[in-house]
Amino acid sequence: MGHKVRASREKLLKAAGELFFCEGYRAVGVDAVVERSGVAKMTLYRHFASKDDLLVAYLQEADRHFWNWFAAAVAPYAEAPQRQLLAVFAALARLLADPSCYGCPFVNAGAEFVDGEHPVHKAALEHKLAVRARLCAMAEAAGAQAPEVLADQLLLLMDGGYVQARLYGSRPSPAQHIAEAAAALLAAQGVKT
Amino acid sequence: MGHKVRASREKLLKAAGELFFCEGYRAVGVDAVVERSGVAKMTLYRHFASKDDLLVAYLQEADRHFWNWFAAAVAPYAEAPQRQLLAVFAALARLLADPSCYGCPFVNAGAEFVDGEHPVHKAALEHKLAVRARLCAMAEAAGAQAPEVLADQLLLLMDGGYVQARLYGSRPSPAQHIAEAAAALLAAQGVKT
DNA sequence: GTGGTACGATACCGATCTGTATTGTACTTT
DNA sequence: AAAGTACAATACAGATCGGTATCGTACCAC
Repeated sequence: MGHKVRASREKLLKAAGELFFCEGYRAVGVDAVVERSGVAKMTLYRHFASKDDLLVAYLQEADRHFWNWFAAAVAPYAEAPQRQLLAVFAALARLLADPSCYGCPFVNAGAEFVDGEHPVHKAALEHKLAVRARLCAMAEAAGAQAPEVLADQLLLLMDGGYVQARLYGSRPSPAQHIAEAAAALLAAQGVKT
Repeated sequence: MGHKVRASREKLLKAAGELFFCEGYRAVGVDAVVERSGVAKMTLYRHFASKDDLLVAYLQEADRHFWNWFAAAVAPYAEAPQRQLLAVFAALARLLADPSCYGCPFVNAGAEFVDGEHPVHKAALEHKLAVRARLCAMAEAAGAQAPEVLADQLLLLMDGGYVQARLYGSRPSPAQHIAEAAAALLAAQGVKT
């Protein structure tokens, strides 16, 4: 055992990711995930205790995916935090310009699961707190006058971009100007670019 | 007739607003709306053809409410568009600091209804387009170098603030720094404040 | 007062939801 | 070769969903 069990699990997570991200969490039933994944329904419940469990597992995967993307965006500018911050928002602008962009799994999760005690809400909040902390550390390294303030402001831009991308579909959204906005906020915080 | 019929309708819209806004659109069933409104279920369907119809009607009401709020925010600074823009984001910061803030009905609607042909999605997009147009007109009147760019950037801040407010519940969210961010974006666009 | 109507109450319909029970089979480990 | 297991397939349970049908009643205009 140990390799076959992963195959079903990953097929389920793949299908869950596509469906939940594109169509919404509550809008997609477990039957749809089962059908798309090609596994049996009982197999889903052997790997995940409930639909909520599957949602949390998907968000954990999305979290890993996000940080991989983030690392790739900042990699070319090691030791130059101000450039790294700009690079994140340049990459984000490219991401959001893709017509097949469905926003941010965590923003969407926050919209659908309002109860702060719900595990899906908690997962979304934790992710955003981690992003906030990371941006804050980069802002501090870049010499921002108030790193926490700058990090918060950048986070507003980021989440606003995700929202707009999901709303606008294929037409050009306000997110196309997100990189210049980030640069302006950096400049206002005394960060030389 | 004409006054009693409105009473039921408005009770329904009030209950719908509270429930849909606080708990989500798909998470709240028509039975919950009926129970909270205190009217009979058939009365709901005599006023609204379907749940989607009720959702759209609620969003129309939320749209009116938004523009009333907007007008009140900018009213003290007529003929001073740059001050009006700042005032909108100052009012927004107050709104988002309220622990009982559940974000933006239209942002939430965009997250839950992804299909661009769905009437709820359309209503959300139309609202955001109207806000964008209004911000653009104000940015132009304020003398921004690129009014459309500034409007888009401000819209990103605004929607990001709504998202964060819904995620953070009662603890201080990144949205507390939204007003300074708006001021920085205005300054970067050559708008004197 | 009489007819029309907006409403409350309740029971109901078919569909869909999450989650389970059952049975048979292919593969893996020892 | 035997035992254990991860799986497919299917049927099903119980709840909830959006929406309807029915009947009784209070109120309204004429």
